[in-house]
Amino acid sequence: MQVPKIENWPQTAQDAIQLQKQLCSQVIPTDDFNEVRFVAGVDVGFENQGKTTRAAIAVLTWPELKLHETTIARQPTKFPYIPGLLSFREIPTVLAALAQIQTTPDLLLCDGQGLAHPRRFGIACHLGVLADLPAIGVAKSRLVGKHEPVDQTRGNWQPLIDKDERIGAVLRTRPNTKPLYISLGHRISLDSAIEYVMSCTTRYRLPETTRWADKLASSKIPPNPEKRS
DNA sequence: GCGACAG
DNA sequence: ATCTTGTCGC
Repeated sequence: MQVPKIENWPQTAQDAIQLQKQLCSQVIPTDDFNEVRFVAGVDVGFENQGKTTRAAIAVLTWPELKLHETTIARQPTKFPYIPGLLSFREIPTVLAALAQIQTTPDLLLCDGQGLAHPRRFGIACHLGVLADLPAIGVAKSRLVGKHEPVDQTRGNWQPLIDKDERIGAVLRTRPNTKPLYISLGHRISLDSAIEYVMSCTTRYRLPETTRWADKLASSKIPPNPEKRS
């Protein structure tokens, strides 16, 4: 698919923060998409002691959740991991992976926060805005915000609150496991985000999209080894 | 000043 | 995230 070039990428934390404060106004927090046929999981892993960044995309059919296409991209790591600035470390390689994908996804499920971020611009927002695609933040742990205990029943959730603001939801996708931190990234409402995360989740804690992307991002084997890619 | 802190 | 062995539970 068509993706914008990475140019003027910030080199310092100060510049990155300034860019977040500028771009966060471009986030569309309401449903803005048509029929969903393909959902994609996005995940990033590292090789060579962190010197190489590896981004994986897994495109699945919806609602069947059958694997449709995968891709992996590798690039030198150029930004350190700083809480709140994760997207600057991972997005360049993710965009390279998206550029290789044949099937443009109708919805992205990103590993990390969306609006549930100190400046309301987590990686799901950043990627959604740059790729101009609906995106959801699916994080395995909390970055900011407080919440009440979440009932152990699958599908139950509690609002995630920060500074009297509802920034996301803490969702129980599976009983007796840690809940997921869901927040809108771009062109989707929080309610729809929760709905889609549930519809992409079967018997495991993580959505199928994320599970496939995780598997690819962790493997040192190229995608589609038995086919061509 | 002292913790907390997505991946 | 990554490193890294065995171990608890369905």
